[in-house]
Amino acid sequence: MIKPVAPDSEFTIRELAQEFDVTPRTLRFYEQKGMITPTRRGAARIYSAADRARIELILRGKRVGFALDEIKEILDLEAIDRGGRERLEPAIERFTARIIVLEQQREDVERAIAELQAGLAWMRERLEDRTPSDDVRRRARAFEALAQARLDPWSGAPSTG
Amino acid sequence: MIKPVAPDSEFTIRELAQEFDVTPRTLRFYEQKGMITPTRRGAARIYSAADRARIELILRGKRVGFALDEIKEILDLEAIDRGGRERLEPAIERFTARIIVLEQQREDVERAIAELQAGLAWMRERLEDRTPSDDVRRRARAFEALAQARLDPWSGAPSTG
DNA sequence: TCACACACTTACGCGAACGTCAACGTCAAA
DNA sequence: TTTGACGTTGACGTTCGCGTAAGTGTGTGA
Repeated sequence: MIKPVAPDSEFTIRELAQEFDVTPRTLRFYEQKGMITPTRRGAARIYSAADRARIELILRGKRVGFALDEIKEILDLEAIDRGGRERLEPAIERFTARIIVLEQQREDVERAIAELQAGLAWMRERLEDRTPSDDVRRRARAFEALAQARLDPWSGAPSTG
Repeated sequence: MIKPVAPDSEFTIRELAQEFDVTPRTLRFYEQKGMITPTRRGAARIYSAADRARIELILRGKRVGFALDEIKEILDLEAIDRGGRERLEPAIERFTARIIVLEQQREDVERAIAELQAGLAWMRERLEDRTPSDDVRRRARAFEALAQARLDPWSGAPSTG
């Protein structure tokens, strides 16, 4: 969890880079793409709490597979909002489509977790020098099928043509 | 949902490409990386049901953010499995680490969905030419903060330095 | 005043994951 | 036999998301 901060906080590029575990270069890159617009003190960038919130959203967006341009569009909701019906309606459609993708993705993530856990169970049993139990085999059914894809051409039927 | 198929099914590259909505080039690329090994009829690739299952896993892996090399490692569980303790133990750690990332990601996805839905509600109210209701505003709090990040330097305090 | 840390801009580089030719083979239908 | 759809193998091109210098301030403590 990211700690909340006072709304009038200010940050240097290095502070935020460290907090979010990215490089300063990354933050400058996002700025160059127009995703954040920190103010300046001289030439140095000063980030506000709102900038910080944007960065948080950018990184979360990335983690769930949004491209930077897509994240930018979300960040620019304000601009869309001021753009009237013509911009609003297609944006609503894109957002809706995105939500559908994300719901698919949530399912994907859950299946991936299940698959990795099945693989883990398999490996752990192997660590104990015994062949996986029936229970584990059942849960790792997917891996067995995959393994066969590799083994078949070598150990399988000598002539198929 | 992907339809299940008979275990002795065979597919051409185009069939699978269409089914999974990728180009043939993509499947050849995965093969070149050693992730699938379809048999040949002459020079033409013939994909088995197991190959198909592998492709399914590859694409799901991609959707949740795995790099192809990581997916390959998962697919090669069999090889790891035959590699003895030295390969098994680090693999177990990597799998475990991955699961943790995925669980974080599941949370990210849920928050992203919530945020997009809040944004949608906001936009829909705007479509009806009224300023968002308090309820929507509350749920779209994140967007308000983000909007401010943009508006502050223009409409905000005239002198802050 | 010097050194040093840290910032800035500009610009080229890079790996991943394919796209896109180009040039060719193959098989069935007309 | 020609046409056309579909397949093959290189090999180079492209986009994304930064990394990595190179060269230049800017401020701060010894």
